[in-house]
Amino acid sequence: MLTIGKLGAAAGVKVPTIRYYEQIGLLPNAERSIGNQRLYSRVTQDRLVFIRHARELGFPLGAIRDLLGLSDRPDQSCADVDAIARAQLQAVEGRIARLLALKDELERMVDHCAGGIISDCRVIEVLGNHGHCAADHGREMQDVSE
Amino acid sequence: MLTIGKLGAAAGVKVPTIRYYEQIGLLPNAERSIGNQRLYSRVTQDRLVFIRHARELGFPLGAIRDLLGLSDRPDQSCADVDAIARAQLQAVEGRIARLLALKDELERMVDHCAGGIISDCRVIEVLGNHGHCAADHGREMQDVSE
DNA sequence: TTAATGTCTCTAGCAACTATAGGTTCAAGA
DNA sequence: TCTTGAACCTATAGTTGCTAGAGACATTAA
Repeated sequence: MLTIGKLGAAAGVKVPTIRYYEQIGLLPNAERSIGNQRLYSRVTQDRLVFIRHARELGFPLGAIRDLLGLSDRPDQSCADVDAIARAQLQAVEGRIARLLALKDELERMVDHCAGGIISDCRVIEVLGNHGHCAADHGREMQDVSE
Repeated sequence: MLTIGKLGAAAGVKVPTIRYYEQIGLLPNAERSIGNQRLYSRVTQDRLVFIRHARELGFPLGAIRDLLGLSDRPDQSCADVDAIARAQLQAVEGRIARLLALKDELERMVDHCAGGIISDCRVIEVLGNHGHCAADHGREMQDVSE
């Protein structure tokens, strides 16, 4: 059995994060030592590595919760698993597309800066006037998170 | 003078967001009508459009605050403005690179799913075992936000 | 005049943690 | 055995950039 610190080191997850995962039910309530410290088995370590890895791939915790639930039913079809992964792939592709548009706009802004004074600054001007933009990145304030 | 609703419609920003910007000092405290409703001038409208536009380009509010401060000193060098814009460009480029790596990993996962049952599921297996991954996306839990 | 819409303040909630405070337990060295 | 220092405990609040809700007041159109 591992203490929370050892588990964190082994799984590559910070200690407060482990407690947070327990709090929101992503990890089961840990067993406790006589002195009330959390103790973890190898099973929980595997689960935590799974979570970390999914987080690294950008899956939100809700999706990870679903994936963990599905992985506990090994005899079922993996269609649901597949759907979650595909949704995540789509989300990532969408964010990439949007960020590429932002990058273009930012590059154009920065490239046009002549290094003068602010009243002539292209960056400030572009920010104040959407008409200068090539793409209409800004119809909605869309989320590009993650 | 515009009411908050008209200003929001004109600038493309939701009403609670405007009040939020005032609360955190990004917009000045608005003038009030006799009935205590906020009233806005064209100057504030321009400022709000500037903010919205910068947000669309992914600038964090702190950077926008700095940009607004700089734009109020039109005789100074635009080096600081340039630096903020370049930092934002770099941040966006970093996020794109990272998301492209995630996309590759997700594609590989999804492509290997044979559509069977969960115990054979490639997606679940990859998530549980980092050794399957091509890139080491996961040394640190780096932020990919925005 | 009345009804509908718009506005006001205040508080709480979202994701996914991170940080802090103040206290307890454990492991190792003297 | 004692002591020191690290690791652990709980609970709360903070982060970013908003969004949603409650309950009350203001304005406008019919």
